[in-house]
Amino acid sequence: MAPRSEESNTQIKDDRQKQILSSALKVFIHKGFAAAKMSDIATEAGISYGLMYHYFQSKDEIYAELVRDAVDSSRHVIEQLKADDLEPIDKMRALVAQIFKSVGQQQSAGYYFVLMMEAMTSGAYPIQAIEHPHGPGRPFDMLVHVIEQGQHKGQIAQGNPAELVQTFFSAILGLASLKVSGTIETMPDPEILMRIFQPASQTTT
Amino acid sequence: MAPRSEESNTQIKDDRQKQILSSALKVFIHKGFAAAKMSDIATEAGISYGLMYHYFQSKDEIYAELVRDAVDSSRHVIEQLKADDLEPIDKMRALVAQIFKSVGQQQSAGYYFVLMMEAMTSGAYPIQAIEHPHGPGRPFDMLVHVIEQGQHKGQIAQGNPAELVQTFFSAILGLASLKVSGTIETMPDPEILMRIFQPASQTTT
DNA sequence: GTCTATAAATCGATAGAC
DNA sequence: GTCTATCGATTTATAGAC
Repeated sequence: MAPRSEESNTQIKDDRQKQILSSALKVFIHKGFAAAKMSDIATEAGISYGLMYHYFQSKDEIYAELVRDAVDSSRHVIEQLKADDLEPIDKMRALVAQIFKSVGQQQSAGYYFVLMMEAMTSGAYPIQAIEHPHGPGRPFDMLVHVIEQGQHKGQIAQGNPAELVQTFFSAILGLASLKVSGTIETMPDPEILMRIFQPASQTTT
Repeated sequence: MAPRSEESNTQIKDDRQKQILSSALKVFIHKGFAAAKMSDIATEAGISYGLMYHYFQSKDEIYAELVRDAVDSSRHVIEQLKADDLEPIDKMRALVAQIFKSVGQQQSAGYYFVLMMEAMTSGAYPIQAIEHPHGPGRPFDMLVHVIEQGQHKGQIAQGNPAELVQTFFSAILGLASLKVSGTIETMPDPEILMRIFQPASQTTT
């Protein structure tokens, strides 16, 4: 039998895993963890039911893997942002633009965002293995720092920075959910969201 | 046997139904429809498993009933608001205050809000029987009208009113979810959210 | 009306052929 | 590596005693 040297078995295996993860992400986002059936994921991926278990041990494992990827992705985006040479307020603006774009175009980064927030807020999910949303390297806290810098420079409204980030994230999460579910067709003008950072008076007196 | 005339059977039945619905609301909000077990609801209500089916035919029926109540409640709140003698921007302010309060105090009105939005955005729920989020008497569209009035009076920023309502609702939904899940302990300053409506310049030139 | 016990259905996970 | 068929556990829903 001729061995297919062009595409090794490990390569096939890697591709399948990514394919399954990608399909699972969509299904989890649309139905939630509990309602998502393994058969749904298999159908979405275009493979048989049993093959799922050749690549993953359980539904929980797939979910955990996705949440881990989502947290990593979010952290990466924000670290990139912190390194960029931009004013704090423009970093937030860039973040909104990036998220809105990926959500609007139905890219995985957009799904990741929804998944991560859902994993945080739902009590029904198995996230034992996942690091929790507090500590030094967490996306949430990293943004608080950017907000504080913006406040210090007078670009961002005063007040509890954590509350600002909460409101900011909440709005994005809600909008992303509406978009993913098809309730809205397009994401709104990002500047609407940016107004939550707006200081009381535009002119610096 | 002495009949208990003071509390008729229909009264008992009505109380039990409300008790079950109230418990189901909490469980659905915390776990989602699919993950919520009938046994969870029964335990929360302090009754036996089997008794659930004496008052409701199925889990779907309970959920549908709750979503119907939630939509009615929301519509009622907004209708009340429209009737109030307030400036449009203050109507929105009053709405935020009311929702934040009920969510913060874990009242059913707060849960209703989360449930209604979740029912809209999740593809995994049985809402065939439920009227959908478009049409004349829908909470969403009723708010668009208030926004338009505020824009006409210069109290609210220009732009697509529907987008404003979407962003507004999204933020509230996200915040309510965070609160209900225990991720945040208190709701943020409502004025952060109100800045979404803020026109570009405060002074009317 | 309320409960316990049981049936029926669903779904995650496994076994084994190709 | 991939599939189909089956097991086993969980959960919805029903039956029947009190």
